[in-house]
Amino acid sequence: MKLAVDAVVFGYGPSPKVSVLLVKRKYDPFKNHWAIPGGFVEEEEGLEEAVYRELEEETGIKLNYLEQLYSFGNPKRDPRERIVSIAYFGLVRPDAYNVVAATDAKEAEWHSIDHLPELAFDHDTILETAIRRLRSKITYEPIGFELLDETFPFSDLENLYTSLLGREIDRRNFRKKILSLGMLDELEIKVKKGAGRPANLFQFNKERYFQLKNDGFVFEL
Amino acid sequence: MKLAVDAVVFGYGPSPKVSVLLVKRKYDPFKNHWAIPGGFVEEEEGLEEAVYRELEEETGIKLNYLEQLYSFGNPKRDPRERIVSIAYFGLVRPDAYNVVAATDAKEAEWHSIDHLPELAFDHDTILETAIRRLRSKITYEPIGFELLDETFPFSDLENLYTSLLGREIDRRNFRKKILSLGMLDELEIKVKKGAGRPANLFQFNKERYFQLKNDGFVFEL
DNA sequence: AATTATTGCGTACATTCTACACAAATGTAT
DNA sequence: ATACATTTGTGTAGAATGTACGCAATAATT
Repeated sequence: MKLAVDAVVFGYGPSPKVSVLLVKRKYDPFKNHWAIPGGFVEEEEGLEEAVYRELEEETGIKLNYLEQLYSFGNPKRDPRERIVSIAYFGLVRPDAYNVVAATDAKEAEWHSIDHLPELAFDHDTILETAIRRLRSKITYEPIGFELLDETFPFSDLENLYTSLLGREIDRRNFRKKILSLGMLDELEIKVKKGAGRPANLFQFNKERYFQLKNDGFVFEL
Repeated sequence: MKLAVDAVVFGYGPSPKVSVLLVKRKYDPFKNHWAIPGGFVEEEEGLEEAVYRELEEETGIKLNYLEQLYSFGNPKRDPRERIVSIAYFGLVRPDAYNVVAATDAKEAEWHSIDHLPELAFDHDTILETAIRRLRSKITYEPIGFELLDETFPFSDLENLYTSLLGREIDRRNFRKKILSLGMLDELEIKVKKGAGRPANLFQFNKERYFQLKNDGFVFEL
């Protein structure tokens, strides 16, 4: 019996869509199919350590956030032999897009979660599980910020949420709600992008969030 | 590298306390320490299958609810060799108490989660994770009912929640809230226990819950 | 200078949450 | 039998929160 880790890595962009990092398999089984990056855990290696190593090797990417997702152990999930996989769930900021593009010749690509190709093994199930987790988790933990640049206009956050939740959000109420939580610092910087009034930049204050959390506060939308 | 499963099994009772099923280890390492029941996954066996088998072997208990909790893979968690454990989380109804007592000579016992003994390996961490999960999960999924008898007076449910959440709940508001969700059937049966007005029995209607869930309803306290 | 696009803010109303009081139906002590 | 303690069942007022909007401010575009 072998043990592997797989990592579902989400990014936000380049269009205002959430996408996931996939690699093209070079060998059988499922040669030339897209798959979630991952690999076997080495004997003396921690699980997260293995995730970071495999991601570095296969895609050159560095994660901004990582958490364990679920373990998949169906005896037949790999046609060759019994492989149990512990799946992880990672987030990167938009600048990671260029990193992947720069990683020479590696067959790693971003795919919008709305148009996914066929995947190897049971990776469709894993990815589905990850998407569900991301969708629900952004409503009770402030992980959405990990997908944005360190400073961002409010509209970016709003677009991320509408895109992920798949429904319209009232821009004004959403803003009030988020700001009332008191986890965002408003910067004195404005950005102009195309037409319209310039937007103020905001920054997620992680320390402040942990303070609040310790005081029994719960993030919730 | 070996793969194991461990199962944190919760019950509600016999006193109005949530308790967990532990087994006493017969061999080293951690001989005579209490531990979470579990064991190695066999080559052709599914993960949940392994959980059910081990629980049957070690405690004779049959679960009412089971879900995967988390996987623990610290390379040093077992002093002998590398063992990765996939932990599960199970619930049983009160009648399971007698079952365990009847299972001959096996060293399985219920322990209140408020007074836990020292545990083998990293089982304290696993148990802590499980308790956190149980505490939070009863507020957004109707799994509390899986710890009660099929039919129960409302006060049982209330006591379960106060005990788990560790804070007072207003009895009247709690009742209104739960009943407004429309997942409980009120039976025409009353039970008297000691002093006080006899209580009506209720029953969780699981089908109705799934219907509601499909219509976008979300359980939430 | 008018038009369009985007940001920022406020207000009225509906819904939900919270605190609290009292009646009904039983057992228990005298 | 009567008074009292105990538990269950129901309602109501005010506070807090959520929801649906309207409109001004600041930019690019025509």
